Amino acid sequence: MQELKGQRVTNQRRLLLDLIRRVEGHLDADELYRLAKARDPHVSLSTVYRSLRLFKELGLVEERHFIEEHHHYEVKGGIEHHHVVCHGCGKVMEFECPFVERMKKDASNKTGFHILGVEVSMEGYCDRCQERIEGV
Amino acid sequence: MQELKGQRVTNQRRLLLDLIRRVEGHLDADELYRLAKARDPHVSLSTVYRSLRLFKELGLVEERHFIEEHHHYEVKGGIEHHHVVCHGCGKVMEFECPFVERMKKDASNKTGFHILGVEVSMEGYCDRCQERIEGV
DNA sequence: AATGTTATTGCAAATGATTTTCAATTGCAA
DNA sequence: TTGCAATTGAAAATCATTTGCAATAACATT
Ligand SMILES: [Mn+2]
Ligand SMILES: [Mn+2]
Ligand SMILES: [Zn+2]
Ligand SMILES: [Zn+2]
Repeated sequence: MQELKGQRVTNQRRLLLDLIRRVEGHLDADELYRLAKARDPHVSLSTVYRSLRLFKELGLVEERHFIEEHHHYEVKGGIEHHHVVCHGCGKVMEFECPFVERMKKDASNKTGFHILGVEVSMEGYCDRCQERIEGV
Repeated sequence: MQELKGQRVTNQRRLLLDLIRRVEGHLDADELYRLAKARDPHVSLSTVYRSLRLFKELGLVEERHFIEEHHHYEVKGGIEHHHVVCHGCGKVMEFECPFVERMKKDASNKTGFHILGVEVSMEGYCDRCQERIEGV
């Protein structure tokens, strides 16, 4: 965990980053808190939030805003991808989007912005919920 | 305001919807509350929230989730568009995105989802902030 | 126009997510 | 070791939004 440069490498940070890296999916603060507490019963929710913010600032994790109010987190560094969320069951699926570069250029031309990040979020119904509702 | 069908057409609803329609931009609940109170001092913040939810359910307004925690609202019905937000000054610009249809199909094929909505959000620096920071 | 039924309102209190405060603890450089 | 700043846990604070409830207003029906 040499990525923590300047900051101290503490037990709770090591544990939390480790969990985020091992657990695949999109954890929220509370899920991470519960997982961490299972291994070290005295981690606190404040520390979870503080660590998530730190990891985000250091570029180690990405914060996702799905439909729910609270945030979800996942490791950063893999292939850039985007998300679809199911309105029926909440399922989240990832996909790669071959249009982002073109979109970026296009939007940059149109707005004059220097664009750093693009996020594509879609919503709809997953295969299972489609047939359950029979044709939405 | 015949769009309110079944529900009652009240003074505060008329006023609020009117304001959202007149004021261009992306209002948040508090801004709308202040504007409304200027015209009718006894509208309440609860009613603003309740009305926003109603308008959203009726498809009269769209809720936007920019960088800040709280939501912003704008009239629905014009041309579908997307947003860039400036990290320097918070400025929001709109643009039309010619790729959404293709993206939708592509993501639908890849995930099996029946996709209803696509939202593209970008972040970066506006022209003004670019030169202020001289090359980010 | 007067009435009765209900949806809607304002206010205050409740909620949920996240942040902050502060005293005690811990990592780590010297 | 020692010293000290960074970090922690616990509780309180904050921020956005929602809810409970009694009073009020909309509007269909006399
Ligand atoms: Mn993901
Ligand atoms: Mn807009
Ligand atoms: Zn589903
Ligand atoms: Zn700017």
